Amino acid sequence: MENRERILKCALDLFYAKGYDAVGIQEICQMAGITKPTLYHYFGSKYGLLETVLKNGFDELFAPMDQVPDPQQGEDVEHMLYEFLSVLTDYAGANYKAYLFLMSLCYSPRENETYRAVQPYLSRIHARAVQIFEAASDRLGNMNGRQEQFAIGFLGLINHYLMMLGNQTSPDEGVHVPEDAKRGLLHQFLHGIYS
Amino acid sequence: MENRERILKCALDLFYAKGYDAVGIQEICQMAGITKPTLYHYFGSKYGLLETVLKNGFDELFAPMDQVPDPQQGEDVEHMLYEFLSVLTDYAGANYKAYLFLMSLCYSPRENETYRAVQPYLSRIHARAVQIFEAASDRLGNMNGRQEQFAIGFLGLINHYLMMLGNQTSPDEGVHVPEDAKRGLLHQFLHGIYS
DNA sequence: AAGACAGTATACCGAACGGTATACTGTCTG
DNA sequence: CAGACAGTATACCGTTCGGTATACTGTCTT
Repeated sequence: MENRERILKCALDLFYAKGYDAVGIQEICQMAGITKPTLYHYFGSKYGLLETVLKNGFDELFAPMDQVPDPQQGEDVEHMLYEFLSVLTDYAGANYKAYLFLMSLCYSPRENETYRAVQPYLSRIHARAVQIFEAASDRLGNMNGRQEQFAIGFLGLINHYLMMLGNQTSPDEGVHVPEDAKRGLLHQFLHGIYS
Repeated sequence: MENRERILKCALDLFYAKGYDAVGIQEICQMAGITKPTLYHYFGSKYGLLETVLKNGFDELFAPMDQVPDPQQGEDVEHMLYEFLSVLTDYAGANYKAYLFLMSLCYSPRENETYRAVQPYLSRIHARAVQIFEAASDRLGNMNGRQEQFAIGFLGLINHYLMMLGNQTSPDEGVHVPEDAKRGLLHQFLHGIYS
């Protein structure tokens, strides 16, 4: 593996394991087996490295996410939500560390520079969820702002589940979310806890 | 306000706003208008300060939380869940920064020392939620491990909602969660999104 | 062969980090 | 009044931080 890619991989591993602020440039260089000028040659700054790590981890999520068709033309709402959930979980399974690193920053302090870097990705996922619920308002009743709460509940359930998976298995190899788990999550979200 | 209390307040404000790792001791001292030896006199280390901030913020939560009676003796499950939700939201409203600081660390890296400090509080809240669902298993059907997922979904919904509140209002004054908002959250959790 | 240029290392920068040795206050107790 | 002791400040410690000036490689183009 070339230096640039190795730096990115080590940076993600360390950011995921210890958090952005707690990781020093030196530490990343040591793990990657290179020296600081090499890192700065490629990424310019620690913040630039963070941006590239995120870009590297997430750009491929948005294409399939935006392809999930809006449930506007009388299509099945539940099917659309399943598609959306499936895109997220499949992607998170394949890029587990990047996804959990992003999610861990969901509630993190707004004034932290980490949040600034992560905010575009978070809001894009969130906005897509809101959009889907909005488009389904004819079948779910007038939303009146509830689409926000639905989006939050939906993403919250998914992200909580994904985090739980990490407690059981090592995140180094990819994580797989089986189909019946996806259906179970969707069912809980749609119909609550009374079976 | 005495120095000790002022240090604790400033530390919480800064940890909440920027994150533990991103805040320097110097910065806390400056905001509190004291010098480092004073801080170290009271708290011994930066980590000790963090522990005290958390202890200061959370010890009063557990007493009312544990008083919520288990829904074992045929009592109303929904009522018990409402009590639990109410204890959490009332407390979080009164200690908003501390609660959001804790929640922001829910998904944070396990190897980070911040997580070590926060973990006891997190798992105690989580365990209480699991306990409640377990005790209600005669009315919700055999749990078979679903109590874990219910607890996560329940706390996730509450915490997401609380975080949203912070985006709208300044967290400096306390936050109030009105009763109908509590009932709305519980309803969504119990019955899903089909009104 | 000559130059350009991306990539890499040695060695270094000032600043900030967490933490402390020492000494000076005040107040309270004997 | 004498001593103890919590509380506070000045000044400092070694280490690490993010970042860089400089020079040396290799490879590729002309």
